[in-house]
Amino acid sequence: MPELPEVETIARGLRPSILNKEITGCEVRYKNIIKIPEKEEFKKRVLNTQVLEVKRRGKYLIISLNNEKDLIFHLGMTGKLLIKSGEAEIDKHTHIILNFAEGFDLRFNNIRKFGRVYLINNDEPEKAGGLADLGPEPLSGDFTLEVFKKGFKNRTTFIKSLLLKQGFVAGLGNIYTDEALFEAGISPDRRANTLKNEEKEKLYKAIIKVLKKGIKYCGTSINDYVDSKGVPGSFQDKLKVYGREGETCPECGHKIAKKKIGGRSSHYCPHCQQ
DNA sequence: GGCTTTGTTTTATA
DNA sequence: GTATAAAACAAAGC
Repeated sequence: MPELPEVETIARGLRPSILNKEITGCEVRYKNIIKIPEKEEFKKRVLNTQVLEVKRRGKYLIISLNNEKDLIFHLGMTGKLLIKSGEAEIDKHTHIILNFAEGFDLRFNNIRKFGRVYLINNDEPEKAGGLADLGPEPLSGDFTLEVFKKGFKNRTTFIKSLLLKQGFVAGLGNIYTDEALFEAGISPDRRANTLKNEEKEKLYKAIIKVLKKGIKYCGTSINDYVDSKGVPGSFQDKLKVYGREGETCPECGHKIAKKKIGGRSSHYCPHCQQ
């Protein structure tokens, strides 16, 4: 489940392989994964371009081309971006293949077809799904405690649901929200408007800490996630609550609970998190 | 073959 | 208009 740390790991892995390299071929094997433009237009516009930049914004991976266009991937639940030899066997869930002049491919693989691909002019990000509506980037200078606190204005929803909103903070998914709430000692079913100032500050710090740690361990591989070289991350071994229902809390020894909050499964320690 | 999984979008409601 | 919550949706694996 690629959230911010996973997408960041992929971006870092891709750069040495594709920066300044030329795309010399493009095969679209499943056209519905491309939201904009149509398949033939897509192929025409990526062909014979050069990769200028590889960026990440929230959970979006952005490959800037030298024709003022951005090739944007949202990986959904199971999306992968893999660097493979042009001769490597093609997995049946590979939907887009970009061939590079040096003989390697960048392949977009997506078992459950929940991913999305956009090719847009770089001055119209509003055409790429929710990209233009993302909130502050949590590991950048834009994400200050003041900005974070302002996001609580008029919010009465579950804190868990608020954290998952990409317009509140960009890049958090189910894994890192559960971990951040545990780190902050805040129960996921608290209403956002009931958090005290010091709790908001704890949560603010916890978000940054958990995301940085996720990146340090190259992301969380539970079912599908691997980086651009096919290597899994190791943060799954560091998770304190996510996916650990029934196990004992690493802090207090009580049992970790799991319940649906705002329609999403949430893992937490009912003793440590209030 | 029903259930679960996730992020995002859509729809309905207050 | 705004916020919330629920539902829909993508599809595959078990």
